[in-house]
Amino acid sequence: MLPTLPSMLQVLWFKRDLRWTDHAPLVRAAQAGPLLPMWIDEPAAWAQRDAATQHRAFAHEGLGELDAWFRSRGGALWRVRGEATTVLARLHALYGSFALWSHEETGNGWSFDRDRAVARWCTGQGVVWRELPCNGVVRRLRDRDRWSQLWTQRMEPLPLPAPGHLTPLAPHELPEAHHDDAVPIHSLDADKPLRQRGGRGQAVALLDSFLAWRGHRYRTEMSSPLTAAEACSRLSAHLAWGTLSVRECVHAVWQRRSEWLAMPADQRPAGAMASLRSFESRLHWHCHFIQKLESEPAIEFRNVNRGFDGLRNEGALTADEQRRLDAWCTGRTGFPFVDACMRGLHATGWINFRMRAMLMSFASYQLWLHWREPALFLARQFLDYEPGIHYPQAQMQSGVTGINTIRLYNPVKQSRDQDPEGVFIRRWVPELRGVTGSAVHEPWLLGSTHLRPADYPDPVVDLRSASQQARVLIHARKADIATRQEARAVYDRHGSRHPGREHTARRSARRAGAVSDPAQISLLGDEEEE
DNA sequence: AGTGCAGTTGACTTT
DNA sequence: TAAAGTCAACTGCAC
Repeated sequence: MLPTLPSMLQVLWFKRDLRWTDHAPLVRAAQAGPLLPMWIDEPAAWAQRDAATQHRAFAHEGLGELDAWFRSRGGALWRVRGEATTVLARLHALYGSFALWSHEETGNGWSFDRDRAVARWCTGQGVVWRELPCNGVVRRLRDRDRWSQLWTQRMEPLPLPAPGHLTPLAPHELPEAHHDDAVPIHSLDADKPLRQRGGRGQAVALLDSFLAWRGHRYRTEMSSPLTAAEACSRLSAHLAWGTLSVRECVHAVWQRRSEWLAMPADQRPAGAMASLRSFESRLHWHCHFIQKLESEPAIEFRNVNRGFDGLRNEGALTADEQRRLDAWCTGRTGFPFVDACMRGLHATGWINFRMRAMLMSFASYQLWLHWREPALFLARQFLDYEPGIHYPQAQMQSGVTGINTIRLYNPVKQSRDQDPEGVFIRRWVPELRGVTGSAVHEPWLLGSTHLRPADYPDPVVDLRSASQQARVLIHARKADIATRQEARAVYDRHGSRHPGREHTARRSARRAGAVSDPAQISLLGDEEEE
């Protein structure tokens, strides 16, 4: 380890943490010496299958405000296009050795590899790279039992204020950025005009309005897409890009709670306290899920529970699977509520949690598709795509974790429950605007009468038989795994005690998802209520 | 007034 | 963050 000299250049690498408050690397780097704040626009990152134009556009709005903040302090954010180690090598050639600062990032497989390449480069050049925690996620976590405690410990300290003093390089002292602009960004998709805007200002305004009034009925209004768009915090994309930190949210919630507790109970808006509690628990889960991917990056690519391997086709899609996937992706499954949710998502980049679960469940069960392709499609549609939440959720909603109960949604029941009048359906599925009454939930019931819109597709699958078939198959596999697990447990109790062999048996049992200890079930389980 | 009965509700189990 | 089935208790009502 090299000592950090007071005069050494401090390179601050902004990743998905586009803010200047509660930013430990910024504070530490600013204390240590002259600062070069940097954003690397990496073409390879945007070429990944989970990346979308809307993500980059949202990030750039945040970067604009970040740049303005540095400019108000005499500096500027250095934005450069290129490959990370190439960019760092250029800085090294220009400035000599430097210190590198960033937050820890729980990203996708690509960013994980990129970070390892950067770490290797740093080691080779004698550059010290300090990565600091950015939320409740614990790197190299050994003992999951204590995680909840660690989360609280991370959240308790007050959010860090922006550094009072910093000496950023002046804009004219920054390296030319245009050299690497030769590397183009290829994108096939379009930005979404109706998506949320990025930037710290937006994030703070959303947090304020959510706690001031929008979120009072969060608890009861989060389930329906009609009410959720306003009653939910809408902070997820900002948390994903770090224009707001989880800790800032948690402290704002605690602050709000203490204000309400100081008030007579009958003066508090109905449901507001329950909503606040519910929201706080979600901030907890936010990190809880990201922790899963941090601890097991392979969750992005394969079943957490290998016992479910081969249940659905993992190879090239058959023609019929492709037809079902296309219908789902384009919002033309013939199930009005599914299609309305998908089309609304296309347009806005957001849909409430329950409807996300329904969309994923529909693809996985009724359409019997492996989760990987649908998950990648949704990753591009969700403005708030966060790998650490996305893949564990996709797997849970597909029933391949083995530790969660199967949640097989009935899209017609959801439609009747969450959109009884068909308002949301008619908003996003114009073909059905002329359909009156409850037929809007099941237009196929209109038969071939003139009341049935000709331009709306027939259902891609028969709901009853597809659901039934999925239910049988998933439970058969669960039972099969349980049987093999039981056999494994018997073997562990009564089988050979030959040293080494038992160890192997336990390891493979764990790989198959064997969970025989009830304490472990509650530890790993995610029966997240409320 | 008590009885029989169809329909409803809620707790619980199964898939 | 499920849905469907089972069963017993309950309800309203006719007689």
